[in-house]
Amino acid sequence: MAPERAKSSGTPRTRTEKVHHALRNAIIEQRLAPGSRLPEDAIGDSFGTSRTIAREALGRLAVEGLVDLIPNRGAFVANPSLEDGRGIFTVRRALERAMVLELAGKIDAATASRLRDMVGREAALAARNDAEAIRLAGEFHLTLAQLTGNALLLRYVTETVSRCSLVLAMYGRPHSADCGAREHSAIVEALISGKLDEAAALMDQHLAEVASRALLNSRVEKDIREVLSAYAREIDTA
Amino acid sequence: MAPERAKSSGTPRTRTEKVHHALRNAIIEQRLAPGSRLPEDAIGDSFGTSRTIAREALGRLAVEGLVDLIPNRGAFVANPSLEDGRGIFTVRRALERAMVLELAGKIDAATASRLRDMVGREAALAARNDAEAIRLAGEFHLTLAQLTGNALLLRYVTETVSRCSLVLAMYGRPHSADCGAREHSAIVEALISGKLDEAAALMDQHLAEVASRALLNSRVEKDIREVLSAYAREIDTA
DNA sequence: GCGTTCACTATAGCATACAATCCACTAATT
DNA sequence: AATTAGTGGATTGTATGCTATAGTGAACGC
Repeated sequence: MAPERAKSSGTPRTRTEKVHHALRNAIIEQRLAPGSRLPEDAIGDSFGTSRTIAREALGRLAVEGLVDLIPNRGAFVANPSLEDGRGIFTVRRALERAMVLELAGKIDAATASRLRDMVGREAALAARNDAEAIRLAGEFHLTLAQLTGNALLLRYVTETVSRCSLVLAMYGRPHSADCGAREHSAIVEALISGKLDEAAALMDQHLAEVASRALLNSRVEKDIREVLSAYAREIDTA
Repeated sequence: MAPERAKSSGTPRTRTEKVHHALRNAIIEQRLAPGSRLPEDAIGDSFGTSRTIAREALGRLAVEGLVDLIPNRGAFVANPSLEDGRGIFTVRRALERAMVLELAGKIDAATASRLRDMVGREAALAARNDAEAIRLAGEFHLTLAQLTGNALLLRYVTETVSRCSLVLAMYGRPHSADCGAREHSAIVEALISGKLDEAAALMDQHLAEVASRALLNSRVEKDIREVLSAYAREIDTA
C-alpha cells in the first residue's frame, strides 16, 4: 500500500524520461530557439522512438513551463515575454535566498571540497564551450538546492533555473556565460565559513546582476532533426 | 513560426488535461489518500478513457510532485513526510515574503477596499464553518499572489498553498483553522499604508506560526516506516 | 519448518493504427 | 480584385495490442 521512499532517481530509466531530459537539456542549452515548433514525429524520429514517447515528454515539459502546448496545433519552445522574464527572476531570487539560509549546518568538510571543486571546473570552462559552461553554471545552483534536502525547493529551483536559462537565451547578451565562476566562488566561501547571511546577500546580488543583463537579442532557428541528432546519441548509449 | 501568445487557457480542452485536473483536485481534496496506488487501468475506466490518457496525466502530476512514479511499478499519490511538510512551509514562506514585497505600488483604493472586505468576511466566518473558513483563508493568499501580476509566482503560491492544506490535513491539529483572520487583517493594513517591510515580516511570522502550530506539536505518525526507521538503524549495527 | 527458486500473473512500457482537427491553398462567386 | 467556401495534406488526439518487467505464490531442496 505504501510507496517506496526511495525516489527521484538521478538517472532516467524509461525512454520517456530519457527524451524528457534530453529535450530539457536541448532547450536549456539554447539549441532549440524559443518559439520553435516541436513536432511529435520529428522528435520521435530523432530519438528513435514512437510519437507516444515524444508526446509524453512534451506534456511533462509543458508542466515545467519550458514548452507551450496548444491543442491541435502542437508544441513550441516556451517564448516568455520580457515581463515574464523579470517575474521568473524575482521568484528565483526569493527561492535561492531561502535556499542559502536553509544550508545552515549542512556543509561538512566533504561537501565543502566538493563545492570548491565544482566552482573550479566552472572557472576552467568559463571562456570555452558555451553550452557546457551554461550547464555547469546551472548545476551549481541545483547542487546547492539538493544539499538543503528540501525536495520542493529543489523542484522549484530546478524549474526556475531552467526558465532563467531560456530567458537569458532570448534577451541576454551573447556571451553572458562567463559571469558566474567568481561570484559562485565567493558564495561558496561564505557558505563554508558559516556566514549564511553574507552568502544569502551575495547570492541575491549575483542573481540580480544576472537578471540585469537582460537585453534584446534574437536567435536563428535551425532544423530540429539536425539539432536533436546529437542528443539522440546520448540516450542510445544509456 | 512564432507561437500564439495566448496560452495557459483556463478550461482544459483535451481529455488528458481534463483527467489531469480532475486527479489533481482529487488529490488536493484528499479524496485520494496519500500513498494510494493509482493504476492506469482503473483511472482510465473511471474517466471513460484509455490507459493512454491516464498514463499521460500521471506523468504530468509526477512533474508537479503530487504523484510518485516508480518505473514498472506504477503511480502513487504523494505521501509527504513530516519533514517534507516543514520543507513545503519553508518554500511557502519564502515565496509569500517575496510576494508581499512585489506588491509595491499595486494597491490602489479599489484594491484596498476589496482586501478589507475579504478579510472582513473571513473574520465573520472564523468561528463557524470550518471548510469554508479554510477555503477563504487560502483565497486570501491567492488573491495577493494574483495582484502581483507575476504568473510564475501565482502558480507556485497556488501549489504551495494546496500542498500546505494537504500537509495540514495529514499532520495538523483539528482546530487549526481559526488562526488567520486577525493576522490577515494586520497584513492588509500594513500593505495599504505602504509599509511593505512590515507587511512582509507579518506575513512571515503568520506563516511561521501556522506551520509551528500544525507541525511542531504533531506527534501523529501516519507512515509506519517513519516510526520504524529509528529502530531499523539499531538493527543494522547489530 | 524455513529459505530459495522458478513459473505465473498482473501491470507498466511502448509502438502502431485510426480518428479528429486545423491550416493552407484553390477556385468560384460577387 | 477581394472574399468566402471548399478540399487536400499534414499533424495532433486517442485507443488498442503487443512486449517487458516486477511482484506473488507454489514447489522444491535443505
